[in-house]
This record gives sequence, structure tokens and C-alpha cells, in this order.
Amino acid sequence: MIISNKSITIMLVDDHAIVREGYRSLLQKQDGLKVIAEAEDGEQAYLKYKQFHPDLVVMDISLPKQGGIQTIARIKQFDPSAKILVFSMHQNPNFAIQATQAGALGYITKSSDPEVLIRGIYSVHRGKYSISADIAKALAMEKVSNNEAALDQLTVREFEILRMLVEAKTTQEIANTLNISPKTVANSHYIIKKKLDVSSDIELTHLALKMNVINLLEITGPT
Amino acid sequence: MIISNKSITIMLVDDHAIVREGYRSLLQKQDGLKVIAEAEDGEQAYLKYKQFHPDLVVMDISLPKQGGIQTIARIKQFDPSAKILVFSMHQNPNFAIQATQAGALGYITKSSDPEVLIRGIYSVHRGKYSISADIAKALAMEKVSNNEAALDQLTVREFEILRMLVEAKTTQEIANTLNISPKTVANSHYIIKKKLDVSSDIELTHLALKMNVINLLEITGPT
DNA sequence: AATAACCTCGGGCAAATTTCCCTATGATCT
DNA sequence: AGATCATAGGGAAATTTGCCCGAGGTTATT
Repeated sequence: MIISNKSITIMLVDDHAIVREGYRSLLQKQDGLKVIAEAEDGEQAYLKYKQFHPDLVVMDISLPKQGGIQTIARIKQFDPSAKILVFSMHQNPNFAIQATQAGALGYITKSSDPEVLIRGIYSVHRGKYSISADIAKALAMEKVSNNEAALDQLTVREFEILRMLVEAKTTQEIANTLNISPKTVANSHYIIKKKLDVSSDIELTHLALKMNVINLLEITGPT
Repeated sequence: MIISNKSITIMLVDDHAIVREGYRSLLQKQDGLKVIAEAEDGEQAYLKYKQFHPDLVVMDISLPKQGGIQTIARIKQFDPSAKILVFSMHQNPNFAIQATQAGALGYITKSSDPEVLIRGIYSVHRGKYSISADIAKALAMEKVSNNEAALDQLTVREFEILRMLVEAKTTQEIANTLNISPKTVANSHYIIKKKLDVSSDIELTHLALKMNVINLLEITGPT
């Protein structure tokens, strides 16, 4: 056999315990994969990465405290060779774009079949970029009828701030969460509006809804 | 032993395979619980409920095609004694309210510890309503602040201005349309925010969407 | 290796807005 | 007739916005 006899070590990052339970149960069935660490928020993920040096990180990006995108960037900063596979509930390709820009090597939606995740893991481990079919399709569609390209102009940080802004977080709250000055948040707020070419916060909210940066259900409750 | 020797039979409904995997792995560890069916969308859930008659249904409400709330209502219509426990990622209490009104007996968030879910299952099975602590808190907060009747506090004129505001019209445009001074519009804008108890325009927009002052389609355009 | 290009972070400051209070004029109600 | 309320807007303080700048750090390019 020319197959490596070493398992691929994996760190799981997800804020929902039940999902981590699912990962573990699923990955245990695979001989070549071994879960060596788990984290439930961005801060923990970063610290545990430094501690355990897993071959690969499988993470959700909707994390409490300083979001997943930012966490990807931090981990990549610490270890540029880190292999990160995003496993997210968002079908929105904008998230995939942002995640990739932050350094993720793969983006697979949670609606995918478990085997897709498994294949994605092996694929990313080999250094190959991997996205699930639904996202690939959405990306392709976007290419044709895209006016959403505007969002690509935002930096990772700006995108993150945008999300918090349109969730009606205050400048102060955002500053606290991201550990930056309120002034910087205000400046980013301004830059975001300028880049997206809107002149009021209400327009900004509309645009965010239109581009599915936030989901209407999240703010209005179910219909 | 005076304990019932019959297990509680459960149907799992979640569109994410990984989450179902997690449920199963978690529930298997409990002696008294037995998963006898799974479904990944509302339609399937309804059909399988009729087929298997589980003692209890644990379901997510963010389901593809006609959502979970609708499904709860259909199942309850078929069997008013159905016991349904919602297990959702949404901390938003509106979901809990809607789910309860549709007939759910419990609402637990996915961020809860697994044991909270287990306790919820037993609780709901005994016919007792069960919600997780975070939702209970959010509901309590809501009681004091947010009342749907808030809009009634607005005068006709204010309501008119509100609608134009959330359509992202500028103060100047509104003033022109209504033939009043921009200063008056600005004053009304302030009064509206005060009456509705919001502190930013983004919050105002959310509230307007929530209360159906404006329709989402109007601002997002056709899909 | 040096340079350019960018991102993040924030200070400064004038202009614009928001906030809050106040007055005034009709309606409407009692 | 007096009280209440909706509407309209002035004035001034408090805040935010819009724009410019520069310091560090990273990433590409040459």
C-alpha cells in the first residue's frame, strides 16, 4: 500500500453542540479521519488551533463573538498553510466568496449529503479547493446576472461590520465585539456606504436584504 | 421498577443530514428514547408522521419548502394530540411564539446544551410546555419593550412619513411630496423613532418590515 | 530585497443631521 | 369655552457624517 498510514487530524468548530455531535459521529466512521479538537467560538478555535495544530479545520462561520470569517483570517495569519473547510448553512455565494478571500480552501453547505463533506475534507487536505454543487451553481448564476459584485469590493473586515450594522447593532456594540475603536467602526460604516453607493442607513439595509447578507426571517420572525 | 418499559418513539425532522446524525448519536445514548423515523422537509415530515405515529416529533423549523411552522400546523390538524418539540437555531422569540401558536409544545435553541434537549423531550412527552432559558429571557424582554400595537401610536401623518422613510426616500423628497418643510419631516422622523422606541434607522427599517409597513418585494425587486 | 499596493486602525475637523424643546394654528371632543 | 390633539416648524445643543490624513502591518510585484 502506498497510502499514508497516518490519519488526517481534524478540529471541529461549531457553536451548536448537536452539530459537533453529528460531525463526530459521522467522521468516526471514516478510518482516515480523526477529530482531535473542538471549539465553539472563534476565540477558542484560534487558541486550540495553536495548541493542537490539526491537519485540517472544519468550521461553521456563524459563530458567536468575532465571526468565522475573521477567525479564518486569524488562523491563516498564524499558519498560512492551515487548511480550512467551511461548513455553513448559508447557500449565499457571497459568504463563500468572503470565506475564500479570508483563506478558506473549501465551502460546503450543511444541506449537502454527508459524503460531500467527507469528499470535501479529503479534497481540501490535498490542497484542492472544494465547493458544494449548490454554491458552485449559485456562483455561476451570479456571474451572469450579477450586480451583487458590489459586495466583492468590501474587505473581509468591512463585510463583517456590514453584517453587524444591518443587524441593528450599535457602533459601540460592534466596537466592543471586535475590540476596535467606535471611531473605526464609524469610519468603516462610512466607507461601506460609499463603496456600496448608498446615502442612508435605510438604503443600506435594503441593499443588504437584497443581497441576502442578512435573512429577512432573522429579523422579522417566521411568516 | 414502576418505570414504563416502553421507549418514547421519536421522529426527527431537519434538513441538514449532519444535524440528524447528531440527534441520532445523542438520543441513542438515552435508554428511554428511540428514533423511528427521519424527515428532511415539511412534506416528508407530514407523510411520515401519518405513517409512523411517533410519540414525539423533534423538528427544526427552517425547512426547505413550506417551512416548519406550516408543517406543525398540518401535523396538529391531522392529530391534535401530536407532541412537537421545536429545536431551532433562531434565538428570536418570534419564532417561539409562532411555533407555539401553530401547536408546538416546546422550543429549544440549538445553542443549548444537549442535556437541555433531552430534558425538553421528556418534559414535552409528559405534555408540559418547555422552552430554553435564552428564549424565555428574550420573551420576557419583549413583553416590556416591543408591542405590536406600537404603530397605533403614530398619527396618520407620521405613518405616511414612516412609509416614505423606510422606502429610503430622502427628507427633501418627502418634504417636496408632502409640501411641508424638510424640518418638519426631520422632526417627525425623530418623533416616529421615539414613539416606536428605536434608536437607529436600521432598527426602524427592521420594525417596519416586521410590522409589514412595507413589503420586502417592494424593496428587493423581483427574484 | 526593495517597492508598491492594500488593509486595518484611528485622530481631526467642518458640515450636516439628529435630538430635544418650544410655539402656533386649526380641529375635535366634552 | 376649555382641553386635547394633530400638524407644522423655529432654535440650539449634541451627535453623526463625510472626508482627509498618517501609522503599522501584510501581500504582491519586480
